[in-house]
Amino acid sequence: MSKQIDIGRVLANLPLFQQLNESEIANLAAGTREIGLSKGQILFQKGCWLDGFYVTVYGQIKLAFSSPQGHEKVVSIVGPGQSFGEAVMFMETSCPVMAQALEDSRLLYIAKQSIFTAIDHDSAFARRMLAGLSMRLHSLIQDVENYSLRSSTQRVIGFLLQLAGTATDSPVEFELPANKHVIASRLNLTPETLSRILHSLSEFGLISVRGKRISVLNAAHLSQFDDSPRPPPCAKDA
Amino acid sequence: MSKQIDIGRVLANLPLFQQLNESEIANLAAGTREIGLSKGQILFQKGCWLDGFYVTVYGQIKLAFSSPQGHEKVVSIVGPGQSFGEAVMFMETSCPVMAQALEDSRLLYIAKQSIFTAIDHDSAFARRMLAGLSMRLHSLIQDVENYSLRSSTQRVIGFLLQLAGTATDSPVEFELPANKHVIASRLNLTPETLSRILHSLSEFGLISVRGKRISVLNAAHLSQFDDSPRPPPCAKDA
DNA sequence: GCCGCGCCTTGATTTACATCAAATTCCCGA
DNA sequence: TCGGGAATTTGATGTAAATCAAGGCGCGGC
Repeated sequence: MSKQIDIGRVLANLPLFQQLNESEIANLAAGTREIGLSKGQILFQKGCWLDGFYVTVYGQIKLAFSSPQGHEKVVSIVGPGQSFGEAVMFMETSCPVMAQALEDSRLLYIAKQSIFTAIDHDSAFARRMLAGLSMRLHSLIQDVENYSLRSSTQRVIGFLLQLAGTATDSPVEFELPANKHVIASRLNLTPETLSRILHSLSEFGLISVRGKRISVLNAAHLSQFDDSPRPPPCAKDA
Repeated sequence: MSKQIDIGRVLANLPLFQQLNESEIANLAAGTREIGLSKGQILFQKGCWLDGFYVTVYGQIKLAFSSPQGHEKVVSIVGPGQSFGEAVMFMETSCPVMAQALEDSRLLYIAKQSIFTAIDHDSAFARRMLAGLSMRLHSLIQDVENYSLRSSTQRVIGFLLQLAGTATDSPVEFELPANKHVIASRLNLTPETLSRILHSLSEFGLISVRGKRISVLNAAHLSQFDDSPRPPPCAKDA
């Protein structure tokens, strides 16, 4: 009735599984369930045990943790084609974050067992899995770097440039992937601060903002933009 | 002359390689070099390309990045038996951090090629490698959680409790694994702040500090310690 | 249309932590 | 043992960003 998904086809198109042969894909598909989530629905809570991992087919999932004081911090916003939960699956631990749908979404849940079989069967697959985790690790390190030695303005700029893609000259327009409140949390700042920063960047003529639509008017200048206290050009060394 | 290391023996004792058989270990050993570093020496810079990964035999290595403004942030302090650089090896990227010896150290450098061979040979090894990376990922997530939703005091407490181990009742004494300046950076705070926090915790009778030697006097209370602004116990709800 | 309700913005104020500037102590080598 | 430089502590001050507190504005429902 409702659009059925050809699990095998979807799997085969994921970067991770591209090079598996038909029977391997079939095996994987056998251990895979489809999951539909409506906006706001929680997929799992922090502390849950996972026996597999998830791939987003469409929609958007946020991964976040929350402090005892009830504050929430978004770790990651995962979109179509991206996966999450592998790391938890490979360790025998409970999940350090919770997962919630930001919009109506459809996921695949791939059982640990079939992944292990695939690893046993194909060491190239194991390597791809390793590379995948490594990339995840790398981007977390980036996050740590951003949080610890860049100002909020710099973090916002980095985020915008990432969304704008590699194009560097002409104005690029795009849409924020979520509510400003979620974006703000992802960048480790409050909605108020995000708002002020976007405002200030557009006053500088570097971007323009209309709701969720943002244009990067001058990527080069934007990436150069320096919000650090201006050490007055001192003429004494000469 | 100087104490020679039996590379094979050291490798065989690493958790990662425990279950490999003799010939596999021999293979690995063939692709392994020994590296000596004296205190302060830099192993590699941010941006270097690695063709393998490192295991610390003894000594201590710090992994850090530095901002354009010259500030440095320590990501990790790695001690004997621990490894680093795997993630970079599995991706084809340059290293996001620099590595420097905190004290005279001895490392093993294991070539990518022999690891790949081991993976091809033994899928259980691949799984262990995956689990290892997953744990690394997990602890980075912890870091992100700590940085983003815990106060500096809470971060210090967490760190102390980690060092103190699982023992929860009796006073535990231990030594800080590095200069306070390095510890501070690891915890994302300045040496001054760290000093003040340690001072304040010992005023509360929770720990005692003498140089690098720290006693956790009351782990239970310490883990409970709350530095948030005290909402005065309000008697209105009754 | 026009109401109602989140989302976002804007402004005033607070605060946790950094920064700057001296002591003081530690540690190590001569 | 003594000196000297680095590590650490301590105090005074500054500040980026959070928090608190109203508004405005967009949008879907009626």
